[in-house]
Amino acid sequence: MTPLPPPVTARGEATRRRLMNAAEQEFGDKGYHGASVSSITQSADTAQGTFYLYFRSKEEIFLTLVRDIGQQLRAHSASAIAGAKNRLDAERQGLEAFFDFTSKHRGLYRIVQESQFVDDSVFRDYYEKLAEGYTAALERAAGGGELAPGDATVRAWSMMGIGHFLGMKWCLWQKKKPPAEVINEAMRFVTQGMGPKL
Amino acid sequence: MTPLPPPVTARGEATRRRLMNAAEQEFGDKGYHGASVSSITQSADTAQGTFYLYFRSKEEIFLTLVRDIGQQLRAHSASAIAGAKNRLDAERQGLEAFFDFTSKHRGLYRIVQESQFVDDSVFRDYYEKLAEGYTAALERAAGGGELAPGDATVRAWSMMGIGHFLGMKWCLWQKKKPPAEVINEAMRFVTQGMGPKL
DNA sequence: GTGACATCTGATTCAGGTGTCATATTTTGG
DNA sequence: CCAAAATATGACACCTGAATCAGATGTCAC
Repeated sequence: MTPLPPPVTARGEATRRRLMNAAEQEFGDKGYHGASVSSITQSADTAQGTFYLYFRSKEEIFLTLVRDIGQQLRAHSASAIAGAKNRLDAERQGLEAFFDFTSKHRGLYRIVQESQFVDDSVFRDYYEKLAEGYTAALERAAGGGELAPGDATVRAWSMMGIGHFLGMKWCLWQKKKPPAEVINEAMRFVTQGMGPKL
Repeated sequence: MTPLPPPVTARGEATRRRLMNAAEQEFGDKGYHGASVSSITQSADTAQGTFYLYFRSKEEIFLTLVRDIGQQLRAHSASAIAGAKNRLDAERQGLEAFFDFTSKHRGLYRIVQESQFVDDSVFRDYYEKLAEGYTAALERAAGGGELAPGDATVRAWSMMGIGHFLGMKWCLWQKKKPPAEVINEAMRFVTQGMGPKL
C-alpha cells in the first residue's frame, strides 16, 4: 500500500514529525504491542484522529520508523568511516559509530529486532541493505590488499553479528558503551582471529 | 511466582504435555501475540479453562517453553562437541550443531528471539547461560595453548554473534543450512581473522 | 463401591485498543 | 478578504482475546 500523501503545510510537517518522534519513544520503551496509538498521540500532543491523517495504522508508522532508522544508521556509519586510513581502521570506526548510534537511539535495538515479528521483509531489508554496502567495501579492500583474500559476504555478516552481540551485551544490558579494551580485543579478533601461533 | 503444582495423575500429565506441544506449534507458527490461549487449547483438544490448571497465563507457558529450548540447545551443543580433538575443531562442530538445531527447529528459534519482548530477563538468561559455558571453554583452551591468548568473554560473544547472523541469513531466510564453503570461510575468519599478511 | 480429590468444561465477563466520523479550526492562494 | 483545502478534534462503535467461575465429570486409594 502506498504511503498516505505527505503533509503539504509546515504545520502538517511538524505534526507528522512529532508523531514519528513520539512513536520512536513509545515503541522503544514499551514495544510494539505495549505501545498504543493513543499513547503515541498523547505523547505527541495530538488527537487520536490526527494520527490517521499521516499513517494508516500502528503497523504502518512502526515500519516507517524501522526504515527510517536504517537510513539514519547507514548515514551515520558512512560519515564515521569517511576519514579512515585503511579498511581495518574503518572497521573500528564503524563499530564505534554503531555503539554510538545505539546510545543515542536507545530504542533502536528493540524496534529493529521487534520488526522481525511485525513484518519480516522489512527486518530483512534492514540487514540486507546494511550488508550490501558492507560487502562491497570489504571486497574492494581485499582486492586492494588491505585485507587478506576471503569471502566478503561471510565476513560482512560475521561482522554485523559481532557488533550486534557486543552491543547487546554492553550497550543494552550493561547500559554503557563497550570499554576500549573490549573494542581493542574485538579488533584483534577480527584482524588475527583466535587460532594458535603456527 | 512459583509454577502451578504439577499434575498428579497420568491424565493430567498427558494434558499438560499436550498443551506444551500445542503451544510450541502455535507460538512457532503465529508468534507470541498471534497465538491465543484459545488456539492453543483448541489445538491441544482441551477447553479454555483447562489451560489455567497448568499455567497461570499465556506468558507463563511461553516462558516455560523458552527455558525448555535453552536446555535442549545446550544439550545438543554439548553432545555435538564432545568428540572434538581441539578447541578450533569444537568451534566448527558447535557452529554446525547450532545450524542443525536451527534448521530443525525454526519455530523454536523464533520463540527464543521473541522472548526478548515478552520477558527480557528470560532472554538474557538464555544467552548468558550459553556464554558462560562458552567462555569457560575458551579460557581453558587459551590457557592450554590451543588458542592464541586473548579475552574469552569478547570471543564468546563474538562467536555467538557470528553464529546468530549466519544462521539467520542461511537457515531462516534461505531455508537451508549454510553450505560447507560458508562454514569453512567462517572458520578461517575465526581462526586467522581478515587482516592482511604482515 | 465410595468418598475425596483431581481434572475438565465453555459461556461469560471484562479490560483494552483500533480505526471512524461528523464537526471544528487553521492555512493557503487568488 | 473569502472560498477551498488542509489539518485537527475526541467521543465512540466495534472487536479481540485473556482470564474466570460454577458446576460436571473422571480417577484412585481404601
